[in-house]
This record gives sequence, structure tokens and C-alpha cells, in this order.
Amino acid sequence: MTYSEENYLKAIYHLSLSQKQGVSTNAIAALVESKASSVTDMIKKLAEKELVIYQKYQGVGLTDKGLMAAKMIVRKHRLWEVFLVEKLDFAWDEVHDVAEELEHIKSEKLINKLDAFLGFPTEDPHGDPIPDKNGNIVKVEKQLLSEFEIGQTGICVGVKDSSSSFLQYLDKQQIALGSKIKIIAKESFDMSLTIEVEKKQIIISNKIASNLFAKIVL
Amino acid sequence: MTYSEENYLKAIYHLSLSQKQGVSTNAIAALVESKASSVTDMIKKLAEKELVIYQKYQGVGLTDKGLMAAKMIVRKHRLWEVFLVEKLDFAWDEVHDVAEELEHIKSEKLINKLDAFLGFPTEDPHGDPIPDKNGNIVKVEKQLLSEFEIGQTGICVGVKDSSSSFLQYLDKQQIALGSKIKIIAKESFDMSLTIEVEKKQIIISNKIASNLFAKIVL
DNA sequence: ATAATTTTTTAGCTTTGTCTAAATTTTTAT
DNA sequence: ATAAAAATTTAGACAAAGCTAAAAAATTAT
Repeated sequence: MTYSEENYLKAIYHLSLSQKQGVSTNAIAALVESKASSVTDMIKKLAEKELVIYQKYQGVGLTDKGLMAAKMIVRKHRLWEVFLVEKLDFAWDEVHDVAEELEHIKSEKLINKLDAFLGFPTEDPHGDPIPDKNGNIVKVEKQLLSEFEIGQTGICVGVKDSSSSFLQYLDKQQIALGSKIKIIAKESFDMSLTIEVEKKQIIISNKIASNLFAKIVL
Repeated sequence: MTYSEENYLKAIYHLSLSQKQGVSTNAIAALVESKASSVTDMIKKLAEKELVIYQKYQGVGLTDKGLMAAKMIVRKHRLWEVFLVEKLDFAWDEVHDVAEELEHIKSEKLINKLDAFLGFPTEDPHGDPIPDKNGNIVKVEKQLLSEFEIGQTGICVGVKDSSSSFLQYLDKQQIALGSKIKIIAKESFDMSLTIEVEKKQIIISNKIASNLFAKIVL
């Protein structure tokens, strides 16, 4: 599979997670930063290779083969991210672009040895699950912080947005994966939250709270 | 720089180490496994980018800029090889192809952090020198085992041929980097050597001895 | 020194992945 | 239900990197 085919497959995978229907041409084009016409061409090629099912004007979906291939790319991406953060001391907002390149290295042996070297992690530095060598994914029950009730406490387990600016904001507020967060108050006007983290109270906007995953604790 | 440009540059670098003159089109074609006509095309592109100096029919040489770029690719290749062997437990005959892919990952930060993680190694698993971030190379005085005199003892410090079959032969004979080798006898008919390694005496052909580098010890 | 051979370059074609512009289909809105 | 808008596909073109075959230059051998 080419570099480009892999990127399309990964894009279709990510899009199909949040949609039940076929994934649209335009949505793919936006993700891979190309044009709809280019997407149509590539989709046809992937369909010939039986990686996706495609019907003109109806969007695409992954076949079993395509799904597994996509998961393996995601697996590689996320394992490399763990490597960069845990072993090479990258910050969590610096790893994405490099992992984007590393995910295309073709060696099963490499990725399985890397997996072992890292201790078979199940999540990447942003809290996203890492498929194992068979494509199995451990699902963690988690919810957006914006959905928490006043008085509830959660442990931060992931971010929805992995942009540098968001991650750096979290660093500044000393919010990291594993941080304990208690909801103190919710402002009904703008849905901003007063939360307690690391013994300090801070106010975060609804936009922030809508991009932070946490799991409920007592 | 593209993947392909990097491969050509690396090939020219390797060839220019063993030749004083300009590197020939055919030699490059053999190394990058393409055709002479393709090489001519690529050379023109590299010349436009001022990475090589090219005169029709006269071969090519690297500019300072091209030399540094080539060294950085070699640096990446060899650091990744160290990583694969030291951290991921690859055998020394398994690393070349994977490193061939990894060397094209574009991130200075990555390679410098990897360098630090590995403890700033100066040699790869085959005994070849690793350029530092400024392109400096530590030269080790070494000579081919075939040039040793009877009675001399050497420490194995490198291989000239890194093919899997040669490296696996060495494994089988328990010859590794660091092995102490004493020349017991030399057969004048075929220049084969009787050597002592790990307290055992074995006979190696001239071809083997001509692909093993060692440095003299008392 | 010239002919034969080898090496290198040029010319023209192919494939991959992209694009723009035009045509077509689907969806949305009245 | 039909017109307008949006989404998608097709057609045709382009750049990168490769190839084959033919032409040109350099080397070698007589």
C-alpha cells in the first residue's frame, strides 16, 4: 500500500467512527487536505483493492480488510506517539506530525517489538486507544467533562481535540491525563465550569470542557 | 527533499568515499537500482538545487551542502540501526531495510533526541561511524583482517560487507564487534587464515578476511 | 588514428497522485 | 414538485520519477 492510500484509509476510518452512514467525499477531502475529485479517484483505487466499498454518490465504507489495515496504521501512529513521549521526552503537543510520518514505516516486526519495548500500552499520550496486533481495542468508559454534574469528580483520561494550542492550554492549567477534576459550579449562561484541579479552582469555558474526556470517580 | 532525492544523494556520498573522481552515472544506477537515464534526470535536479556539481559526461560530486545533507541521512540511518539493535533487540543482519525507511523521517528534533536516548553512539551495529549533528565523523584506525600479519592480534571493529549472509556467518562463528582475533597462520595458496576466536581455532577464507575490519592490539 | 565498444544523454512514453473546470446527481428549499 | 444549491463525478492536464530506444560522447583496442 502506498503512503497516500494509507492516509486515505486512515481518514475514512476516523470519519466512519463518528458516522453510521457512508463517509462523504468532501469529508475525506477535508481530512487529507485534497480536492473532492482526487478523493473520488483514490476511492476507486481502494475499492478495486477491496479495502473499501464504494457506490457512486453514496459515500464509502471500509471492508473488513480495509478496517484492519486502517487499525494497523492507527496502531503504528499511536505506538510511535507513546515512544516519542515516554522515551524521547517529546511534549504531547509535539508528537502528531512526526508520528504521521512514522506510521508509514512498513515492518510488522518493528511495530510488534516497539509495542513490547513500550510495555504494550493501551492508550496514546492523548488518551486514545491503541489497537493490539489483532486489531482489538480496549474501550474505556469515559465522557466529556461538559456532561459532568456539579459535585462529581473525574479523572482526566483523554482529549477530543489534540491541537497544539489546546494541549498547551491544558499544560498551562496543569491538567494532564490522570488529573483529578472536581466540578464545583456550572454557569448556565455560557456553560462554563468552575473546577478544582491540583487543589486550585479555575474556570474553564464550555469549549474546553467539551474537548476533555474524563471518567467518573467517587 | 524527496525520498528519492535523498536516496540518490546517499548513493553519491557512498560512492564518492571510495573514489576521488566524479561518481559515474552507471555506478549510481547500480546502487539505487534504476537505469542510467533515470540517474541523469535526477542528477540534473540535484544540480539545480546545488546539492551536486554536474558536468555532462564527467560524473558528479557533492557540494558542501550536498555533503552535509548526505551525512545527515547516513546519520539517521545509523542511529536508527543502533536503536533497532540496542533497544528493540533486532539482530545486526535485520536492521538495514527498516533503517532504509526510517532514515527518511524528517525531524531534526527526533533524530537529536534519539541520539541522546542512545547515548550519542559513534558507531552503528556494523562498526560504521555515525556523523554527529554537525556532520563530524570519528575515524577509527582499522584495517582489513586480510592485511594482518601472522602472530598479530586484533579486535574486530567493523564489517565491509553488511549482507545478511555474511553477518549470519559471523554469528555462527561467534565473531562479533569486539571479538579478539589472533592470526595463527596464513595459507599462501589461497590466502585463507587460521585464526583464534573465543579460544577456538577456525579457518576463514580470504573473502571473509577481506570483509572484516579489526584494529591491532598487543 | 580510427574503429569498436562502452557510457551517458536525449527524446518520448508511462504511472501515480494531484488539480481545475465542466457535467451530473443528490439534497434542500420554496 | 420543481428550482436552486450543494455534493460528487468525469474529463483532461500536470509534475515527479521512472522506463525504453535512439543518439551522442568518451573510452578502448587494434
